Amino acid sequence: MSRRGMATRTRTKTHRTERRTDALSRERIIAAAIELLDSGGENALTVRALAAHLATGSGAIYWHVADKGELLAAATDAVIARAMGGIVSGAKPREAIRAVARGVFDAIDVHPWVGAQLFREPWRPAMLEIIESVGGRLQALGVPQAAQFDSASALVHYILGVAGQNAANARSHVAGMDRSTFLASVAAQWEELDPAKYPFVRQMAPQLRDHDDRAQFLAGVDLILAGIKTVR
Amino acid sequence: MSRRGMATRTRTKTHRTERRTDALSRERIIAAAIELLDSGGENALTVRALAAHLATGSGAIYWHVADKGELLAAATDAVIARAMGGIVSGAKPREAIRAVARGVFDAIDVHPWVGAQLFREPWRPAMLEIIESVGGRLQALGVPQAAQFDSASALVHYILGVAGQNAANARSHVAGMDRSTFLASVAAQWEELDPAKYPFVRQMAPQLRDHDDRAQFLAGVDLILAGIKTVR
DNA sequence: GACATGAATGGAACGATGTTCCAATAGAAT
DNA sequence: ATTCTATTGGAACATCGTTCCATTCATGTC
Repeated sequence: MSRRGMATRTRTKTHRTERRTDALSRERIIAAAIELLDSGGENALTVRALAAHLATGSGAIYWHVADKGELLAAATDAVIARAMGGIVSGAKPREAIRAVARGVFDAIDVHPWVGAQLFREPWRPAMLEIIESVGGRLQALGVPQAAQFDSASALVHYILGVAGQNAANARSHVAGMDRSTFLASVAAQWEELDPAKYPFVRQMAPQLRDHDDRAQFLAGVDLILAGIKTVR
Repeated sequence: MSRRGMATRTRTKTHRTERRTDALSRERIIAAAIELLDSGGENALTVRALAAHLATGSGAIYWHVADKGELLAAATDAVIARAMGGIVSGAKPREAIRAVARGVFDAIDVHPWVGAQLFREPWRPAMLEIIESVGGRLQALGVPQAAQFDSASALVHYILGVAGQNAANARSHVAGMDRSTFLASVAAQWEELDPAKYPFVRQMAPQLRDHDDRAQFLAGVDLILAGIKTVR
């Protein structure tokens, strides 16, 4: 736990949020962490780099934040909350669910490290936000009580799986390649597989080469929604 | 790359596979790594612990293996290949797909670190095995060409998502709690959420507390298969 | 059997990381 | 002005993955 977390939060009447303009704060630290993660990928976030970016020392950071894990979790929660907040909820439930899925996908597209973190620590505010956004609309869709839990679970786990895939792809991109050359190289590997052992994968190679991640992701959501409709 | 990988593999005529009974080998190293991972979780696999377990030094290990990443990937491939090999392929396609999914689930249940690794590095032999096993059966199911890629993608990403969830849960278990007390604590948190903001999650809390992971996983597979059937 | 050669070994050493510790400072309260 | 506490910055520690290298082992050659 951060030392600040243990200290009393109560202040005397003259409570001012900022002591000076350049004061360190949990919020500034999280914002700086997001900057580092966005620009340099997952292992660009080191305590030393963070301290340098904020012109301070590691000790000061650990006063506001318990450890690196909490920092990553907080950064992820912030990104997901922002993404979920932007969803317009007026539409029909089916469209709303697609909008939520699209929102998560796009957020992870911009911040790939979020995908890895969602995966590493589910059972966190960020995931709660997603479950609620999806599940609430399932109820509105008229999915019977008994099927709601499994249906929401299927959708959320699917979203989680795609999240992981995207994060992994982004790691490959950091290593130099851009998306299309990377996919082309994987497709090339697929095409050189033994036709006797991997007939299906070989057939999929050309489609892998020039498919649209986002469209395929949404196609999967539609597939699951179609499945859910059958038990309705 | 491991130094051994660079050295010539060719031997003179009298090629003996083993120089002495206690000789180190890539296979023995991978087996030892699996042991460490199974008994102590993901961060029990350190090069030092591995060296101690094998009664050797780190340098000897790096002669056979390029780096820790390759070691983890190889260990994962070994576990998944074993799991996929055990699938009886005689049954009807639908049952076969369920069997494959069940196989992956059970393998990750026994070796939770596999879930994390599958997630960290898709596009690897282990994932190929899964894609082929699932996709091949989709063709046998009669899914039209145009829908095969998206259908396989949906199933595999769903499996991947559950894999991640299981790995995350296992990490919590290493931290002391067993499954039921862990789920109970999460459910308790869910029940204390603001009913105005999280009505759905709150309602799901009791079902979370005593649901069966494996059954829910298979329910999700059935849901997706039902969705796939609608486009057939 | 002695020698030469290259494969294989084991452990010391390096650089980077997360975290802790603590002397020094800044701000608020009296 | 003084005291007290919150906060800071950076040195120090433990641990990790990896590299380096002197040494040992097994084998083919004479």
